[in-house]
Amino acid sequence: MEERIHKELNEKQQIAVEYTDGPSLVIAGAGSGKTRVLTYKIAYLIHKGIAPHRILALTFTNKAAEEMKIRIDSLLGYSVSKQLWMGTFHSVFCKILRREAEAISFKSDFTIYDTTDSKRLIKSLIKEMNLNSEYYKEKSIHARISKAKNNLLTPESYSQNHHLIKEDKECRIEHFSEIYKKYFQRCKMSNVMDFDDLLLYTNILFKRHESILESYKKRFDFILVDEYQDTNFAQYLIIKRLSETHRKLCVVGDDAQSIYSFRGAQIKNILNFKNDYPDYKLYKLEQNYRSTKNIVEAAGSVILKNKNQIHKKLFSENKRGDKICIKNIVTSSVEGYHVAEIITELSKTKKYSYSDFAILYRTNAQSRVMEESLRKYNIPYKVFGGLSFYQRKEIKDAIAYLRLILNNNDTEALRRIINYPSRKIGDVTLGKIFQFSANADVSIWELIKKPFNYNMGINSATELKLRSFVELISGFFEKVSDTNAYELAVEIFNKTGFVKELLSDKTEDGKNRYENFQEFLNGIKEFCEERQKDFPSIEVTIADYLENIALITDLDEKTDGKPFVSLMTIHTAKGLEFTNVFIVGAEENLFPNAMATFSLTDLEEERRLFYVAMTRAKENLFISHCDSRYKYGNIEYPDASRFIYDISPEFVDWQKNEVSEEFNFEDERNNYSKPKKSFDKFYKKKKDEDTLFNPKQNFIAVDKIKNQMNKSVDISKFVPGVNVLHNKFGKGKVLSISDEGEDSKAVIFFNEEGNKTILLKYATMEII
DNA sequence: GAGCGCGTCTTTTTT
DNA sequence: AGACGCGCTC
Repeated sequence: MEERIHKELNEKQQIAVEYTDGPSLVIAGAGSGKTRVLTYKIAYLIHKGIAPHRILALTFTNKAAEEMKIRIDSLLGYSVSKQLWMGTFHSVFCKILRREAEAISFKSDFTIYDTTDSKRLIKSLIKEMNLNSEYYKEKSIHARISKAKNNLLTPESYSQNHHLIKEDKECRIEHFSEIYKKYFQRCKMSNVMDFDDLLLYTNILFKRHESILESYKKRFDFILVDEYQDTNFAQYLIIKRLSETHRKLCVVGDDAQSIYSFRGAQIKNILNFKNDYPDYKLYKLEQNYRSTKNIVEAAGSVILKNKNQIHKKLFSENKRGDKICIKNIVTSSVEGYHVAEIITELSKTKKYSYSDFAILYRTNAQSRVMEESLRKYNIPYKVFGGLSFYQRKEIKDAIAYLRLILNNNDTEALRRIINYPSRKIGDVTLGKIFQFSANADVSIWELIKKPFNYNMGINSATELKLRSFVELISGFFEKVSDTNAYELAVEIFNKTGFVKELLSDKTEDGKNRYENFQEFLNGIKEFCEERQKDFPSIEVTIADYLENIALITDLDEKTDGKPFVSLMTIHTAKGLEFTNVFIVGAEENLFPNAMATFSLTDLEEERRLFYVAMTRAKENLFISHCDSRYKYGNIEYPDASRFIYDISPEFVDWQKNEVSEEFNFEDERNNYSKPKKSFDKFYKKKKDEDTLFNPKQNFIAVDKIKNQMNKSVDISKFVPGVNVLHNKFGKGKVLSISDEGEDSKAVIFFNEEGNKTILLKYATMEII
């Protein structure tokens, strides 16, 4: 093994791999062999005599975990790799929570709410509590709950935090704390956890049960963490606790690739590593093996514009390579054709396979245009992420059956399918039951099991329907723990009328749904067969299956051998590499996203995202931006992204748009190469009230609400004569106002742009 | 209680 | 543009 390490790793990588005596931080630049170091380190640890099942390796995404598994397989063989405790934070701690469920008064067969389920529950709580839905939006409430959990604030500690309570009042969501409390109780009552609970309860478990923490501290001899810059407070604390005795910990990350702060990731975890582990060893991997010199240096010139970063110099010893091609295109639909043309061209002339290409975009919505043109050019492609397979209605419904059978208190699952297919149990009846359950603190399942025991105002015919539904579901209870998941699933979907219902829809969409369902069944079958191989003597149950899929976001690549072009968001592309990469839609307000242009912090994250996008490319990088793009039904004329002007010009080949020859690109470039005048002012507005554990970090939800409130206040203040500062057009003076309320428009004279008519409700401007 | 049609609202990224 | 929700009608 040592020989292999010396042969296959560079010097810096070797040193990082071979230090196993204490805590270490590996700052690994893009393409510098981060996964390689991690996998070899695991191999090395095992070689040094540590048992594989005593190594804990945590990743951020399923894909990363999968990738590591494959590499370790090839290094050490499956018999070794399968013993490792390796997976995403969520999956590993889910496993632990199931074992220890009792200690936090859960049952080990708890089911997991995805975001949709959570929001549904929140929505019904808002309704139940009779709160004004104008201020209480399930989306922002959910975001706020999530953030509280990620910062380890239980409803109790939240309600005692005066600052947060005050903040809620200011945002007119003074009942937030109550919603949170109820949400928390309901989840517990339903024996369900949401994504954030998996981390929160792990912390609660470790905090309240010394002996359990002790046992897990002893269980793991070495802990490795991938993408450390993406960890949130909850994750950080878990790692800290588990490693506090032996301190055998190796975290790997790159602050330049931190792109998940929106969900609570804190770069400061990586920056503060030295505080927690003063005797740590720091290793920097700065040689990029992935990309050409040109790409590495160009990306470096972009990230240099960020103020907040750990300094490092990424370099490449690969060939210089071609310049980055930046193209200006007329419309967003033409953009797709350009990409398709280049792919066709290059795969012919340079013999690239389709799998050598990736199209990366900022938002999932952009995939549609790309797909259209790829189809027209007969280019095989695959869209990653987006509406995941498991989020489709038919699949969620199917899963809901399984969930309900496993955990009959899973209220959101019940809500989904109690009347699908139709059992003549409608909203009226359900409303009564849910109301009663909330008031009397009796579980839904209990209520529908014995409706006649409770005075809910439900007539006897309906009671019968409820009870027959309960009987239908209960019929599977006894089989569920010892019947093969696939066999039982087939039985369930037949007996409940689910299959029949799907088949009765003869429309194209309906057929599609049925096919998806069949694919879902195949998935279960495959899962059973796979699992059976590992544990031949144990029956694979529905519980096993659900546990597996609850935390999986997209369907595993169906590699039927045929190469395809990959389409995905940049977030999804993190950690991947492609020979040829297209970054499409490099436009202001799209990339950087409109939501992120108000603060320096957000903007720098967008820039890091751009950096991540660029560094996915091995040989060729194409960036395009359009003069016009449809956005929510309206045509817009975006400026080119400021990020393309962050790239040092010597690395770029600017291509004119051949469709509009007269377009003077240089002029455009001069216009936008400097930040907007009003820009500085805007990011200074960045909120820095302190919240929770992290004073610098704020609640997205609150910001949003505050923004909205500022806006609505402002509208009335726009009267002729006032001076304004517009996000885009700079300084100006209001000349006149027409229409009222929502439609209120202002004619404004801008110093730079002349007269403009602006719909106030959309205007991003303030009075000065 | 279900189906249809209109209106609204969204518009970031994901475990 | 498109999904989704709400409310109206049968």
